[in-house]
Amino acid sequence: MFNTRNTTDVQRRILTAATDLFIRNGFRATSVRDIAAASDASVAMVNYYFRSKYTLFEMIFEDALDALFERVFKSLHSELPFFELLEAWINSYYEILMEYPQLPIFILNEINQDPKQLMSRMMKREPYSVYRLLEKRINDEAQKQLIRETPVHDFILNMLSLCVFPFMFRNLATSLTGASNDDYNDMLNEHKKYVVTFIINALTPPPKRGVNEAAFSSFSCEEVLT
Amino acid sequence: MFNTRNTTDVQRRILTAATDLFIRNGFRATSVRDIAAASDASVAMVNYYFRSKYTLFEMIFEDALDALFERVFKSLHSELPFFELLEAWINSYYEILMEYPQLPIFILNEINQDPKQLMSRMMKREPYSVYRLLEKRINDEAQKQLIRETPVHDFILNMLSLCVFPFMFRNLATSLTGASNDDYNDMLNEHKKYVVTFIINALTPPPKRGVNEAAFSSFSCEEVLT
DNA sequence: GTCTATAGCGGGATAGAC
DNA sequence: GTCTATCCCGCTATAGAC
Repeated sequence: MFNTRNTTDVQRRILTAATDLFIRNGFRATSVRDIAAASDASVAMVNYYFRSKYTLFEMIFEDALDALFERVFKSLHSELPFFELLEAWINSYYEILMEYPQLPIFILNEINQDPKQLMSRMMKREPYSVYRLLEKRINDEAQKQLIRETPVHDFILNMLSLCVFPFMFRNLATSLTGASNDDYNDMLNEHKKYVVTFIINALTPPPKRGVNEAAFSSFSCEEVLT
Repeated sequence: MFNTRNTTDVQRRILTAATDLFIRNGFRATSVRDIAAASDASVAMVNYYFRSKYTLFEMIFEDALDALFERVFKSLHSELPFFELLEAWINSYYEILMEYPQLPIFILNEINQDPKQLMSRMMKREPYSVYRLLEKRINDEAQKQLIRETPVHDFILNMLSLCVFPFMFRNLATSLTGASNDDYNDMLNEHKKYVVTFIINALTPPPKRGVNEAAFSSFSCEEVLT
């Protein structure tokens, strides 16, 4: 996650400890004293290497956004068939969020508390370019009647909801059911499969007379029109 | 939201100001000084009427949970046909969350920071009774082949995701697009309709030879089998 | 009831010795 | 580079005057 050349051991320890604490507990709930204790350094050392608590936070937030955007964008730029693209997209969310489970709630929180400061960091990643890419794919598929007519931003919001929310829900669910984190991970891996079929079922158009059978071949309606 | 008999005017002002601040900014990010300033009272007054910051918070958190659970549970106990029940369920989320948009992120945050303390407050509402109710409805519908085979808790998690996440996403979306809160509310009201059809499309089974046509009458596949 | 004043703590940051 | 000591601030809570 970080460039580790030319950094002392202490600096690296502070960075990894701070990453863990900031992402788990957020900016306000993490103290420099916590970071110092967790990295086996002193408060003075944290400020020596990273001018202030906030500049340290900025580096970490930036890298967290990088990790998230890079992986998701890569999956969206593939040339796969549409339903496989969707599956790759979902997989990329699940992969990155399995690695940093607190990332969504962390990002939403920090944006709630400091919208202007952090928004420019989002925009640098040019989210609109990937939006237009998706828009084109979706409209093409709909025009070929391979999927239903689909409002693009509503659909994207649904994808985000279905992929991201289960990770935000983790602490509530494990507390309610008494499940362990590993239990919840197992559950999530099963849930992912249902999310994929759920989305494909929602998009797949109802079969009509005279339409090309191939459009409905793999996911539903196999016995219709035969 | 609150019982206002036998409370002085100051007490009421403190309570409403604190509700607003706690739900918008969370427990830690809200200071007693903020509450005093916003309610035109003094710090000492806040502690005079509500023994401590935390007991004040507890009252407010409790009432927020009440507002959320009561309305959602009521919609789930209706005898409506299944797809209409789903729509009523979705509507109840949107109604309560239009009223308290920050509630989800507030609840998830506080549970992240103090799981044990606050979990008993969730359990008092007996979420399992409503889970079993839904389980029965879903399995009945599936057995009558009115919907696909549906894993209950995966489906409930999808419902939660699709209803709750858009509200958590508000600040990020409005900051990114420059939209106002009213714009976003308009968008949400449109989005709600798509969520309803999305879910119904995902559940509706593919038509099969020899099956009762009525099952597929209203939402898709109208021209099939005719 | 309501206020002012303050106790007491934990936070971020830094000075200065080594 | 690293540490200890300390400054100064904002916080919660309460004491005590009115």
